[in-house]
Amino acid sequence: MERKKWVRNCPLFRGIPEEEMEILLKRIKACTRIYQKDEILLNVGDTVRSFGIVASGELFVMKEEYSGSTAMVAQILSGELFAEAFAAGEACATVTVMAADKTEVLWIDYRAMTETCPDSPAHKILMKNMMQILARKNLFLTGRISHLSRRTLREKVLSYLSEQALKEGKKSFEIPFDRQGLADYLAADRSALSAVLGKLKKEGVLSFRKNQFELLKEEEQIKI
Amino acid sequence: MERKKWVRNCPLFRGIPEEEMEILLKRIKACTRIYQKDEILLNVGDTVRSFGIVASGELFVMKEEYSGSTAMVAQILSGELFAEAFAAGEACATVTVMAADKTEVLWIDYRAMTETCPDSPAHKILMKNMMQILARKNLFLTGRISHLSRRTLREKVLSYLSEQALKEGKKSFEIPFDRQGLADYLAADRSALSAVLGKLKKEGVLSFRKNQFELLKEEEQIKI
DNA sequence: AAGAATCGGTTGTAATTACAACGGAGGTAG
DNA sequence: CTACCTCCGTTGTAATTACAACCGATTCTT
Repeated sequence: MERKKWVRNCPLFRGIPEEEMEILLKRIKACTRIYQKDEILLNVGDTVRSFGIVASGELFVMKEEYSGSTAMVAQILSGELFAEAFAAGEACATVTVMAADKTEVLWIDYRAMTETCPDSPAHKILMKNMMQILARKNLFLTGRISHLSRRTLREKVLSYLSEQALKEGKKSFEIPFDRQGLADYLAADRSALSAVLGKLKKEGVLSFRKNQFELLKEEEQIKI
Repeated sequence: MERKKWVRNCPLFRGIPEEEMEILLKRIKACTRIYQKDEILLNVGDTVRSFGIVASGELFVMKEEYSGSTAMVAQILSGELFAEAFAAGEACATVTVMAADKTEVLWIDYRAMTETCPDSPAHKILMKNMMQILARKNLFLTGRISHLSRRTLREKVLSYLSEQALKEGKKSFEIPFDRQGLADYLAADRSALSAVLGKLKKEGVLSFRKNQFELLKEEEQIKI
């Protein structure tokens, strides 16, 4: 029962009693496989009939640009899902998934999960969890788009920071990015971001030290 | 049985036999309501326990910027869902939904749909359809982000057009936007977009007339 | 402690874009 | 036909940003 450790903090299985897990996993044709570092789990164009959950290790999700180069667009940590949107959307993969380390993956057959699985309370919870995961990813993506849609970097930054302040409920809050991470999230150059942050600080709109930010002028948020 | 008309092309009910609809709708506590033009269906901050489907008419989804102004971020047409991500994600509304015309809406109680509803083949199809809708929206949002993440407008445009060409499988294809719509989608100024398109045409990278585009130089897509 | 690496701010320059304003093409209504 | 409207390309200017390069501070390693 190595499983308990990571299953417990896997959002897909939240609320499902431990004793029902074994039979549930069998019914949805779950199977584990271990991948070595740099091994490819999924290729662009692949038909996706299963989605995966990282049990241990780490995955990279990479997108091949039409320039030929590949960019890392996400990393999947323990307990997180991947390829679930392709499986549920009945779409081919548009990304490549690669093992960042030696990684154990639990694969779940999507059709088995949605169609052939007999009814049970555990299964109902599973389906609801799956929808919640898809929905929350939706909300996250929509939020990011609302920032990316701003015309200037200054507006992107303020849009993001205002949302964070709102989410925290305080004017002082911590962000989960370093500068490069925030620049990537906002699709901007790191040094340009630094310049904008410095300007906002000099104007007295906000203050920050490392990842700790504070919005100072309420009116400035309004006057964009 | 006015219902048939729009239920038939509603993705949420696709594959469910007509004769099972009535009992299914009762089980998920579906109820219709008619809204007059400009009436508010959902406000920012509302707790969302139901999601809706437009039976007839049209809705506007609006986001209040922290500037105080409101921007239209989507319109919901007949057969389409709204607020499903908030309901499934168990989140409060971050947008306002307003009737653009006199609009009939079918509300579905999310908890009834996922928990209290007894099992049936129709219900299984419903759940799968719901997941497919959420997943496809996910893919759509991810695609848009991949365009918005480009640093220059030229790259955004080529990223978008390349994806469209790939999707169509041809180098000549039609896009579903007018210029202003494409500019909004790419979060850019319309005249700037026109300028970039003109430059690309002059360089021989692509040709276009109205919404009909053609990518000409394969290498140019690569050399970005 | 020395060296290496990472992170973040600064500078300068060239390129890009936002923005406002204008005008022409094409469609529509009167 | 004329007036009007929408859509789209063009122009000019000011502002913004990407990009490269550099440097100081901090952290980590050995």
